[in-house]
Amino acid sequence: MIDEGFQRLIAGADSIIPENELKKKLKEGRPLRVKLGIDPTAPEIHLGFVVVLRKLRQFQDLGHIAVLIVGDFTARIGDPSGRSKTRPPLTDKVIKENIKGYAKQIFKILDEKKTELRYNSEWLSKLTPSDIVKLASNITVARLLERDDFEKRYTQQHPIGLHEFLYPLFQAYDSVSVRSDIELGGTDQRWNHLLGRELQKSFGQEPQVVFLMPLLEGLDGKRKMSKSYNNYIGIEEPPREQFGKVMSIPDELILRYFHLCLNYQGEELEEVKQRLEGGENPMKLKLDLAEGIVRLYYSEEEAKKTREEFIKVFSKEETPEDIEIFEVKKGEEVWIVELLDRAGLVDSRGEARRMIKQGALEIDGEKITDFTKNISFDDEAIIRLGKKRFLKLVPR
RNA sequence: GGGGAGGUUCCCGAGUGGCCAAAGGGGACAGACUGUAAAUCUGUUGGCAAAGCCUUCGGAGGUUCGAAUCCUUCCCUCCCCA
Repeated sequence: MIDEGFQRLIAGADSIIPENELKKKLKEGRPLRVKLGIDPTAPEIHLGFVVVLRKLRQFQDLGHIAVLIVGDFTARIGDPSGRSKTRPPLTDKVIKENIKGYAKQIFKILDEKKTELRYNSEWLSKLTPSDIVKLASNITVARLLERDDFEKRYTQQHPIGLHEFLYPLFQAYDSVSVRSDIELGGTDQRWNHLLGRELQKSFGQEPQVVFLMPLLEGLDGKRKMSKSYNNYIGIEEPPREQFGKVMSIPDELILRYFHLCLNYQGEELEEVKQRLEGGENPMKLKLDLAEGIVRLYYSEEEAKKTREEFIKVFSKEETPEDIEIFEVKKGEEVWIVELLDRAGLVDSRGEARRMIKQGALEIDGEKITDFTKNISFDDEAIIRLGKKRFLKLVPR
């Protein structure tokens, strides 16, 4: 392993514990088993998770094996990491459904041939009570309570289920079961992964190297990107959505997104930085960023098209091209609130009223603020509700 | 096992008989300003063809003209003692 390659491999990592062990393992020249736990709680992969997946792919390209562990058993517990409350456990059925869509998305990034897909129920459900007791003796309550998340909950007198204490233990046992050489994950997994090392040692195995990638902040710019915070950009979302979401990230995140989502390094990244510091409108950079991201998950053409359309719709306030169509009866009088509701633009009629009152509704560019109004249509019309919601009415 | 404190709307949290669809904050949404950024200001934030009606304060009963608020019972959480 030459040094340059090593640098590339560790690029972007938040921490590698310990780095010299990683070097040593790489020198052995054998395919390493790189473990990544996936949590089947959300059926959608987002850019934050992709950061880790892409690193894993890098390992694969060097001939190593990705060991993906579906936490079907542990999902019944719910990972307490970073949580302030107990996670609702998932049912088997939901887990299975989630995994199906998951695999499809994952192999857009990973090399399926160099991937070993395992379910941790395979070994965890075989543990006997005495096995579990033995496992549990490897960790003390004091150490568990050292964890930020548990500590916080404990001092704030929030409940912690005993099963939640078991979670990190089981995850660590996964490492033992698959004999992992390296465990990859986000920085919030540090504690869990380190426990994996200890457990492997006590099972007489060579401990895994803990390889942590930074957590990508979500659209709110504060919390990590996560389905449950609803601040994510999904890799399967339509281009327009992806583009729009990228445009709405806080400016402070621009560099980070270039780095973590588009893999900009060194000079490339420096150039973006220069542009920002040189007083260029950050919006321009975000346009490039958004285009880059759409290009990555769709195509060059799609990305260009989406960019042009974005500028057209939001900068020049023109109507987007292919908007969803809703059919109405020609000439029939409809109460405007009912129309919005039937068209599915709002969650309730109350919401429709509110938005109309607040001036969020435009029909063919004309603002409508009277929510008692009835209207009828003889020709096609464009409805715009708020900034993002569009609908084309087609009278039949 | 004993003693104490709690469970309120998306979240936190006030509310101890009518003025409560429930203060305040957060979040979210909308409007102004902009660059679908931030900051700021304004408004909205259970449902309904709405000055009215219906559903909501852990669950089920009850008292009352009237209950988030009182009583009974059940479930859940936290703390202290054993």
